[in-house]
Amino acid sequence: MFTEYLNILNKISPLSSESKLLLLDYLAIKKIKKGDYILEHNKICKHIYFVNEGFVRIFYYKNGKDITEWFSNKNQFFFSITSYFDEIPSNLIIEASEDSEIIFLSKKGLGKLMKSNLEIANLFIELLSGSLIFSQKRIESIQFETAKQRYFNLIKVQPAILNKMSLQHISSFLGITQETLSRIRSNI
Amino acid sequence: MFTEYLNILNKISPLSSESKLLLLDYLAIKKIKKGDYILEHNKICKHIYFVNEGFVRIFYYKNGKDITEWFSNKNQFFFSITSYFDEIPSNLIIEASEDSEIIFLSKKGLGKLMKSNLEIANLFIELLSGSLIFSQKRIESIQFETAKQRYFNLIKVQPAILNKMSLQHISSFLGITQETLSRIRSNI
DNA sequence: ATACGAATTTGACAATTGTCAATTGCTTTT
DNA sequence: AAAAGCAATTGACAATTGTCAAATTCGTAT
Repeated sequence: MFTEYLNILNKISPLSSESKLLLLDYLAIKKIKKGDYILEHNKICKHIYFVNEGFVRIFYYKNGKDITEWFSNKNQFFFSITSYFDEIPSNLIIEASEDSEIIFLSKKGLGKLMKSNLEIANLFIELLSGSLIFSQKRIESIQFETAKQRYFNLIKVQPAILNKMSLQHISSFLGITQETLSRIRSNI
Repeated sequence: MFTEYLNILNKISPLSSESKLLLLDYLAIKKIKKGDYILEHNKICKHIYFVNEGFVRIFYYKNGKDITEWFSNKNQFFFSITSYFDEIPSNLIIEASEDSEIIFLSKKGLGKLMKSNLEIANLFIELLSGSLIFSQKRIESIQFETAKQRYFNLIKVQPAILNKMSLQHISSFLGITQETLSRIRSNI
């Protein structure tokens, strides 16, 4: 059930069968229906999530408006960074944009294992450095690129997103209004 | 010479004397004169830096303009995330804004030690998660707050910065022109 | 103290993007 | 097929911020 997942972890940082066995205790898999939440508003994020199947949208409310922060495809990890580490209520909401299957890796378990198991500590280091690079590239993209450039980059890198997300979600993700995005589109 | 630094590391994640001894081999301390660079443009970032004394500015050039990305005070860590992990030329430049004393922790050494030493692996996890939280808060600050709010927050949290950084550096850090910042200031 | 240069402020105008409202287009339901 | 409802587009106008130029202030060296 978790073999494929453990193989993916193993590729990120090598794990012995013993380490894999230890991790198994702290894994869970859940089917989430389209529109249902994986992480609700103001709940504390106690897992690192993984999209085994489906598509997930991460968003927040700003002045009552739904702003898309990010989305995750099959085989991607995601979690609410500030809620997870600081153990504070999450201002991010995570929902399944389509029927999905999500693997939950518990913070408690991971925290315990990494104190005693070198392989798992190094796995966590790889996961964290991956997130950190990702986070940094996000900042650079916001700072270096205009909304127009980011839109063209999005349709180049993840064209599938265009069919899965509405104009409103794409524009809020890009940090512009839907009218402006509509005008960018018509000016091609 | 490095005892204070090692104590700070120890507070972040506990280290035995043996682990401290191992780390010592990979530490260096350098005095950097005001205006000199700690990391030059297009060089690969091979260290995690620490401000033992002084004040450091991190910036990049965009369309020929000097944009301040961040600054680090005494007892803060800093490095170029994408250059460090991906081992690519850094688009960030790091300079000493005043005469400074910087501690260099080598990537090579840290990478080697964390593969065999659980305490050092856990120290690195703490450093990374700290950076990740920081990076994430930066994104949230850019997304949730206006330039005006970020300015007021800056003078509240780090009032010393105002004396150390010019209007140009502060405004580029906030993502606005210096004229706009000047007008924000005069409207108080 | 004075003069010089750099940093900051101010003004006038232009460009970009947002807001609000109306319209069009598409999909679903009866 | 018609109607209803939602998403996307378009238009007119307002607000914000940027650009360029000039004026002023500030700090430093002579």
